[in-house]
Amino acid sequence: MFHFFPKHATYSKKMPSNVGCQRGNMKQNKRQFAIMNMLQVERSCGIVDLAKRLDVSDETIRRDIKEMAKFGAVEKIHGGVMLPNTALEAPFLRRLETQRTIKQKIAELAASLIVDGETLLIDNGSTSCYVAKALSSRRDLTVVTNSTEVARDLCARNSNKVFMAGGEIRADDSATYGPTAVNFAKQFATERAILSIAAVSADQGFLDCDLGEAEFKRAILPQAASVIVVADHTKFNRPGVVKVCDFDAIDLLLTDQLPPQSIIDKIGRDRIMIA
Amino acid sequence: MFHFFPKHATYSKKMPSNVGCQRGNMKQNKRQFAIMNMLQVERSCGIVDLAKRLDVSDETIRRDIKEMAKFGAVEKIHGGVMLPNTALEAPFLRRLETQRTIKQKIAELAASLIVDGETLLIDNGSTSCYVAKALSSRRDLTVVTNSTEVARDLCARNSNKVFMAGGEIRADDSATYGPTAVNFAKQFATERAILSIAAVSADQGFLDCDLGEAEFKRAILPQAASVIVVADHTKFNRPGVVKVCDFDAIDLLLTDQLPPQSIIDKIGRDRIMIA
DNA sequence: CTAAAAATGTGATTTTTTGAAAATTTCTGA
DNA sequence: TCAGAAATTTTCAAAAAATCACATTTTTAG
Repeated sequence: MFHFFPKHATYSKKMPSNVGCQRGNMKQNKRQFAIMNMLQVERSCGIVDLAKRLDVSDETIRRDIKEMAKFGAVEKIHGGVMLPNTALEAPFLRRLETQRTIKQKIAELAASLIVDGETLLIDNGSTSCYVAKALSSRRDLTVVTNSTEVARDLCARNSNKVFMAGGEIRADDSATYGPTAVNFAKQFATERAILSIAAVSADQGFLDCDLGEAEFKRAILPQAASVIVVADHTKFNRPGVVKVCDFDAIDLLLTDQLPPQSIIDKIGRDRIMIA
Repeated sequence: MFHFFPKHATYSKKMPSNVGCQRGNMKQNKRQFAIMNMLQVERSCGIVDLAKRLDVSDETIRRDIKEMAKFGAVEKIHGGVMLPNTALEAPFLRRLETQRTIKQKIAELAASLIVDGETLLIDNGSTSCYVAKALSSRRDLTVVTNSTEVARDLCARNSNKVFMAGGEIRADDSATYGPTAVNFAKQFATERAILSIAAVSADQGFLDCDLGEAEFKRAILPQAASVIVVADHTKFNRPGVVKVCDFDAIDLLLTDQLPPQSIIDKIGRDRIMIA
C-alpha cells in the first residue's frame, strides 16, 4: 500500500505538507515522505543510494516506489525514481522543509499565544505557514493573509473566516504582493500580526530580501494592535536587502535561540521568547 | 473510552482546544491529550515510541489510539498513528473525485483548444480545476482566477502569470467571491473564459446553485472575448437556483455526451463539442 | 470500606512487513 | 547481436507489530 497520499485522491502534483493516509504502515510512510523530500531536491534518486541513505534493503525501496508510482507521485526509471515532469514544484515548498523542526517549534509557541476567536494578519513565509498549521485546533479565527498556503490551511476548518489578498501571484511562493494586495490588507484592523522575517540586523532592524515582500509586511504592521515576528536563529545578523521596520515596531520576537547580545539590547530581553 | 473528547458529543470534526471529559480517568485523558500534542508537532508517531515516552505498555497505547480513531481524531497505521489528512483537506477536493474521469476528459479537450501565451479567465469549479491541471504543458499563460486551487496549479510553472482575486475565502472550495473578487476580475480583459456550471436548463440557460458563484461568473463573462463552458452530462436539465446567463452569452459548450435535443436547439450543434 | 467496573499489563497467536537469495528481465558495451 | 552486468521480480523465512484472551491493578460508586 502506498500511504504517503490518501488512497483514491488525484494529485495535482505535490507533496502535501499535511501527510496523511487511510491505513498502512508507519515506517513505510516516513520513508516515502523522505523519498519525496529527496526527490524535491535532487529530481531523481537511485534505488541503491536510497536504500543506503534510509538504511533499508533495496527491495523495500522498490516496494515503496512501486506504490508511489501507482499514484503518479513519482516515475520509475531503471535503477531509480524521478519526479514526473508535471511535478515541478514551487521552490517554496522545498524551503518549507529546511529547518522544519525548528520552525515548527517556533510555530507551536506562536500558536500557544493565540486564543479562539482572535483576529490575525499572517504574511507569507515558511515559518508563518507553520504557524497556520499549528493553529489547526483554534476556532473562529479571522485571518487576513496574502498566502494561498496559509489561506487554504485555515479556511476549511473550525468556522474560521479567511480573507485572502488579491493580486498577482508570485510563482515562488504562491502569495500575492504589490499594490492590490497592500490595499486589500489596509482595509483590516486585527488584534495581532504574525510576520516571518528574512533577516534581523542589530544595526538595521528587520530586513527582507525582496521589495514586494517588504512592502507588504510594512503595510500590515500598522493594521495590527500587536506584532509578533517569528524568526529562527539563522536569521540573526544575516544580510538582508530591504528594510522592513525598526525594532520598536514589533511587540514580540519568537525564535529558537537567544540572539546575539547586540540584538537583545535593541529589542529588550522581555520582548523575546525562546521556543 | 476515549476521553479527549467528551463522551457522547457529536464532533463536527476536530480537536477542540477546550478539552473536556464527562468521566473516565485522568491518566487516559492526559495520555490521549499528550498523543494529540505530539501528533500536532510530529504528524505521525510510532506505537512503541509513544509507549516508551508515556511509560505505559504498547497495548495501552493501542487501546487509546483505537478510541481516538473511532472519533476520527487520528488515523491508525501499521506501527503508529497519524493525523488524518482527509479532515484537513478542503471538502471540495473530495468533490473533485466525483466523475473524475469524465471531467478529466472534458478538461483535456478544453486544454487542447488553448495555445501557449493565451490569456484566460478561469473560475472555480471542479471541472475548471481539471482544466487548470490539464494546462500543465502550456507556457506563458496569463490566468485570472478566484480559485486558490487553480492559482496554485498554474503559478509555479512555465512562466505563467497568475492573478488571484482577493476577498473572503469560502471554506467550501477555497475560492473568493463577493464584490472584492468581482471588482478585481473586472479589471481584466482576456481572450477566453473557462466556466464550470452547475446546471444547464433548456428553459433557463445556465444556472448555478450559489448566488456568490453566479455573480462572479456573470461578472467575468463580459471580460473575455470568448467563453467556454465545461459541464458534464449530469448537469443537463438539472435543477439550479440562480441564473448565470443565457445560451447566447457563451461561445462553446464542452461536455462528454450530446445534451437533450431541447438544449441542442438552444445552443446550436456547432457550438457543442463532445470530449 | 468494599464490590463492581474499568483500565492496564502479559503472553500466546495471527498478520503484516521486511530482508535475503534465486530466477528473470533489462541494460550496456564490444 | 551477444555476453556479462545490473536491476527487477519472485519466493520464502525471519522479524515486527497487531490482535486476542486472561490475570492483575486501579478507579468508581454505593
